[in-house]
Amino acid sequence: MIEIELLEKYDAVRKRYKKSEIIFEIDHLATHYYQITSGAVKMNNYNDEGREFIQGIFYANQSFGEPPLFLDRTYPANAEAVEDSELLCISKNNFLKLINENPSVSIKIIEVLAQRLHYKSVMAAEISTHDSEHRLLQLFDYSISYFNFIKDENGYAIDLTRQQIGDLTGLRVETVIRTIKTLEKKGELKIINRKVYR
Amino acid sequence: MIEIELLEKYDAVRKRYKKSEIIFEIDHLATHYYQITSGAVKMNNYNDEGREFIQGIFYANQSFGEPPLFLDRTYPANAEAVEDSELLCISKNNFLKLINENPSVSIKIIEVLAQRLHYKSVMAAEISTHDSEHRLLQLFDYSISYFNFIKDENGYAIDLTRQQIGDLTGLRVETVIRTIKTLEKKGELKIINRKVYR
DNA sequence: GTGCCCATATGACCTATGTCATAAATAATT
DNA sequence: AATTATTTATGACATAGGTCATATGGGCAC
Repeated sequence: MIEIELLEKYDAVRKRYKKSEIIFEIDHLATHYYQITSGAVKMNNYNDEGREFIQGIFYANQSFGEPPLFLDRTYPANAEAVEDSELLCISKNNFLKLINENPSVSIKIIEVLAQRLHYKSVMAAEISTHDSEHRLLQLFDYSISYFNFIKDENGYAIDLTRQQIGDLTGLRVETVIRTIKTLEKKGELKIINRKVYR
Repeated sequence: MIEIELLEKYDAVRKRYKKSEIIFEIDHLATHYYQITSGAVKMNNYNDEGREFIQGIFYANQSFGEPPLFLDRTYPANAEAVEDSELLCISKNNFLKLINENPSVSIKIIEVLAQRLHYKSVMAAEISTHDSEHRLLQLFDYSISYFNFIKDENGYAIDLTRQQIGDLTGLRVETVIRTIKTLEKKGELKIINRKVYR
C-alpha cells in the first residue's frame, strides 16, 4: 500500500466500480497502477469451458495487477470488482516516476510482491499435491492471516462463498460443500448459519 | 541478476553444490541471497506421502529464494541442486544494504519477482482448470521463453525429464508419458531419441 | 407477500488421472 | 565389461473428484 497523499501528488484519480464490473482484462497491456480504497476485487481466469480460477481477492488498502507494469508482458488474468469498490488509479508513467523518485516505495513494492509470491507458492504446492480437505484448510488458514478476516466468538469467519472457495482451490462447488461438511464432522471447523468458522 | 562485481563488493562468497545437495530447507529462515553462476537449482515441496511439487527450476545468472528475505516468513519450499552448481551467496544483511545503497538494483529485483509471479499465475490457472494436454503445452511454451531452452533443427528442446514435467504440473510420470505420446500423435510436438521437441 | 435469484445441499453416476506391477532402454558407476 | 540406477514405457485396475439433475432456503426488489 502506497500513501494516499503520495499517490495524489502523482495525479491519482478516484474511480468507482459497481459489483461485477471489469477493471481490466487478460492479455491487455497494463496502463495503470490500482489501489483499493474501499470494496474488494478479484483477479481471475476462465478456461475454454468457462470454468473460473481465482488468482486472488484483494481488499481495502491493497494494490493489484502491478507485475505487468514492470514487464514486457500483458495481464495474465482479469480483474473484477466483487463488491462496489473505489480505486485510486495512476498512470503507468506516473507510477514508474513515483517509484524512481521514492526509493522507499520500491522496497514496499518488493515486499508486496514477495508476500504474493509466498501465497502463490503455498497454494500451488497445495493444489497440485494435496487432497480437498487439506487444500481447504490450507486456504482458510492462509486467508486468515493474509486477508483481513475477522475473529468473533465462533472463531475466524471465512468470508467467502462456497463457489469462491472452489475457484480459489481448483475444486467444484459440490466438492467444496461436501468437503466442508466432512471437515465439520471431524471438528476442524464450524458451520453456523451456513457460514464457515475456523 | 545482480552484477557479479557489485555482489563481490558486498562480500559475496562462491559456494559449490553437488547434484542433489540441499541449499536450504522449507520452514527455515532466510539467511542469504543466492545467485547461480553455473548449474541449475530447483525449489520444491513434498507432501505427506513424499510426492514432489517443483515450484521452479533456476539456471545460470538467475537468483532464487529472495522473497523471505523481505518478509517475516520462512521459506515456503526447499532448494536443491539438480546438477553440480556454483552459487554466489551474500548474507541477508549485506543484501539489504546493497539494495538500499543501489536503488537501480531494487528495480531489478522488482522485475525478477514480477516475472516469477507471472509464471506462477499462468501455471496456477493451468493446473487448476485445464486437462493434462493443455497443461503440458502451456508448460513447454512458457518454459521456452522463461527458461533458457535451445532451438535446433527439430525445434526447441525441452530439457526436462518426464518426472520433472510431472512435478512441475502436478501430474504423475505415467500420465506425462501417455500425454506426451498423444500430443506427438496430434502433431503438437516431436519425440526424437526420447527427447521432447516443440 | 410474491416472485426471482443465488447459495447451499444431496444423490447417482461418470471419467480423467492415479496406482501398482512389470519391463526394456539408456546412462552412470565400478 | 559388468553392474547398478534412472528414465521411459505399457497394461490392468481403482478412485477422488467431476458432472448432472433436482431441491430447498434466504435475501431482496417490486
